[in-house]
Amino acid sequence: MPQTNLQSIFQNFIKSPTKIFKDRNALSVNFTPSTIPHREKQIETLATILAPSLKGSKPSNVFIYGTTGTGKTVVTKYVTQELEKISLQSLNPVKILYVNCKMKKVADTEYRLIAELCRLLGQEVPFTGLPTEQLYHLFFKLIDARKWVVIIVLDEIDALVKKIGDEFLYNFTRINQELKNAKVSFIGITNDLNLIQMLDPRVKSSLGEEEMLFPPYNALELQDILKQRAKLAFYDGVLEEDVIPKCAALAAQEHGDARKALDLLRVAGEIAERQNESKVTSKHVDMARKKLAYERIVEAVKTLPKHSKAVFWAIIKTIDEKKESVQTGDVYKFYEDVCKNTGLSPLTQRRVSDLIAELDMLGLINGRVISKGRYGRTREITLNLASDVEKKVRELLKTEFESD
DNA sequence: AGTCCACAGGAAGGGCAGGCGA
DNA sequence: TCGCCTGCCCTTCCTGTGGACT
Repeated sequence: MPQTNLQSIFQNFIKSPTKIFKDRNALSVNFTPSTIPHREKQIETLATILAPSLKGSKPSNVFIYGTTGTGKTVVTKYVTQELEKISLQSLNPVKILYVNCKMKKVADTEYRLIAELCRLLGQEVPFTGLPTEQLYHLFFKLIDARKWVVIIVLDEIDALVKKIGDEFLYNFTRINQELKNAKVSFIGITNDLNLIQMLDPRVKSSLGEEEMLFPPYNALELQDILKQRAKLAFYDGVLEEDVIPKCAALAAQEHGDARKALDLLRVAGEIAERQNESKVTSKHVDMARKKLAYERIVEAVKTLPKHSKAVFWAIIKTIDEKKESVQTGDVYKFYEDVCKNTGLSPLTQRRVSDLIAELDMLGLINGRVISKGRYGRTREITLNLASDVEKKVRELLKTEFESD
């Protein structure tokens, strides 16, 4: 009986004496804590670099490096927010413009980036239609409308540079020559340590006036971070002793990623809550780890464009047939069949080759370019899915491509 | 030593949708 | 309405290439 089921679910929830979360928000990515453990040095350095803005002069541009989850964003947000606050009391206003360049449809092209910056300055701009040059003029005008220091934070700038090249950065470097009143500085944040080698030397020297490196956290440091957040997020005594060390250890294995550690802790808590248990145990952490991996992949597959799904399905079926690794040509043949059966008009092999490379980037498959001598050079493709995930993915794709 | 396979992957450009001002 | 601009997806054409085979 579904009705009684529902009732019992709700009643159990109300009756349940267990309370796990005090403030779930404290474990979220967007939460900016009041103190940031093990980043005191970086905070101080960044603050020292940016401080001249409070006297109305232009601070040096900064490049911040570090792998994901090493606190780059959180430190930058923290320091710039404080700076902006303090500047309200001084005679020299400071404006912070924060943009995440990886955000799809917001700042993943030059046009969209400038448009987003204009929007942050309070001017709505059409999504498309204007010439980019005109947009630059508008942007310059908005910035120059006041006598102030504007600090533009470009987070995940590597994503944008890889996509559209570094020419826009060159345009940015010359911005101060166009301005009469305002002064502009840049903070570039990147996950890619090699980014600077990819840049035009002119851009390199002017944007990289200061460089900061954020090293990965070790397990002990991650524990401190988790403890601090757990205090805010959970009720006292809810976490079993080994939960935080376990989350920290797992995340430390993955390049000291604090974001991952926080995710693990949050999901472990949610699982315990759902199971109506009064304590979060290491068992829940294990479940959380599986759940996160599972969700990431299944979500990635679900949101794949139609043709990418067809290619992925073709890869799976071709591997089934061959019982080994397969190459691009085999997959393409099968892909054409899939298209024929579903009424899709097939893309060219060139395009499919790119789609396969994208699936590789998403971690759904392993693609390795190998040479088979006489028999050509190709990409050797194998699947890269845990068994439970693979089962679910097969189900999803089967209903889509083998409806009969 | 030279050939040649089966692609990888770069470059350029076409076509489209969304949006602008005139 | 038109001409123009944009990003995006895709095709066409092309050059490059590691190593088994001759």
